[in-house]
Amino acid sequence: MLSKKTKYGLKALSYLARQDAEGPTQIATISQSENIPQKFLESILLSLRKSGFLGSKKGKGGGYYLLKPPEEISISEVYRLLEGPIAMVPCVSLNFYEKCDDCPDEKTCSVHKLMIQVRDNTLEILNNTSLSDLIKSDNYILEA
Amino acid sequence: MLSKKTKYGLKALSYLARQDAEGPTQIATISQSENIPQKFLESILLSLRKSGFLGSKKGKGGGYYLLKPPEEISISEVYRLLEGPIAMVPCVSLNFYEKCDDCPDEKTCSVHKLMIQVRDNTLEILNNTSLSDLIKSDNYILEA
DNA sequence: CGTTTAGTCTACTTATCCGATAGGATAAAT
DNA sequence: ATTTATCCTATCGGATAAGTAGACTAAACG
Repeated sequence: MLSKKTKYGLKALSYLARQDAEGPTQIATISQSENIPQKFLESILLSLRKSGFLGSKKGKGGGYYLLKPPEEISISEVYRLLEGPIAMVPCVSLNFYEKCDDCPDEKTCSVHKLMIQVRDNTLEILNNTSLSDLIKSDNYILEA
Repeated sequence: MLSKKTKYGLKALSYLARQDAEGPTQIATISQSENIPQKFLESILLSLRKSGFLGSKKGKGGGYYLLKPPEEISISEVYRLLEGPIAMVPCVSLNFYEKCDDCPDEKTCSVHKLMIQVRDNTLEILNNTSLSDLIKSDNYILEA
C-alpha cells in the first residue's frame, strides 16, 4: 500500500510541475488545492527539499519550486525517498537489501523469485515515468 | 511491503505442493522446515482452509493438504486472501475499491493513472503464476 | 528598524496494525 | 480413555502511519 506521504508528495510535485515557472508556490496553496493537511504537507515538502528535488524561499513571496525540469525527475527516485524500497520484500530490494530471518538460501526460496519479477516490472514503470509524464492527460508508457 | 503472513502462507503452500500426495502434513513439520513460528502458522493455515485452498484432518496422522492441484492455485487469489488488495492505492483496486478522501476526480489524478499501470503489471504476473510455478527451480514467466 | 510572511525544526499524540503468543476446546485415531 | 493434532478466541507489545502543536528562523517591505 502506498502511504499518504508518498501520495501527497507525488501530488504536490505534480502541482508544482503544472505551475511551471510561475515562481515559488506556497505550502498553503498546494495544501488547499490538493486537499492535503497543511502541517503534514510541510514535512513532506521539507524532505523533498533536503533531497534536492525542491528549492524553497522564505518570507513574503516565498514557497517551493522544482529544481529540475519535470522530465528529469524520475518517479522511482521520489518513491524511494518518500516510501522506501520498491521491492515488496527486503531480500529482493536493490537499494534497501536485507536478508530474511527465515530462508537459509534465497536461491531456493519460491517467494523470492516471484518477488523479483514483481520488482522488475514495477521498477520498469517507475524508472521510465517522469514527473512530466504524470501531468499529461494520457500518461501510459506501455500499451494496456 | 509483503506481510510475513502472506510470505509464510506462500511458503507453506509451496511446501505442501512439494509433498504432493504424501497425505496430510502437520503444522509442526511445516513450521520447522520453513522456519515459521508455529502458532502464527496455525492461524494462517486456518484461514487458507476456510477459503478453500486447504483441507485438514484432525487427530493422529492429521494435518493439512492441498484441495486442488498446484497448477490450479493462482497466486493472485492467495495474495488477496492473505495480504488484501494487490493495488497500491484503494482507488485503483478491482476487488477492494475505495474512493480517496482527497481527489475530487480520479480521472484527473496523476497518481491514479500511474498506480493503474503498476496494478496491471503486478496483476499480470500474479494471475499468471500458479503454485506449481512457484516450486519450479526456474519459474520466470516473462523473460528478464 | 520592526512587522508580516512563510518556511524550518522538534516533539508529541493518536490510532491502527503486524507479528506473535496463550490456553483451552474439539475431534480423530488407537 | 488417552494421545495427537487441528480449531478457536483472546490478548499483547511494539512499530509505524497520519496528523498536530508550537516555537524558531529568515526574507521582504514599509
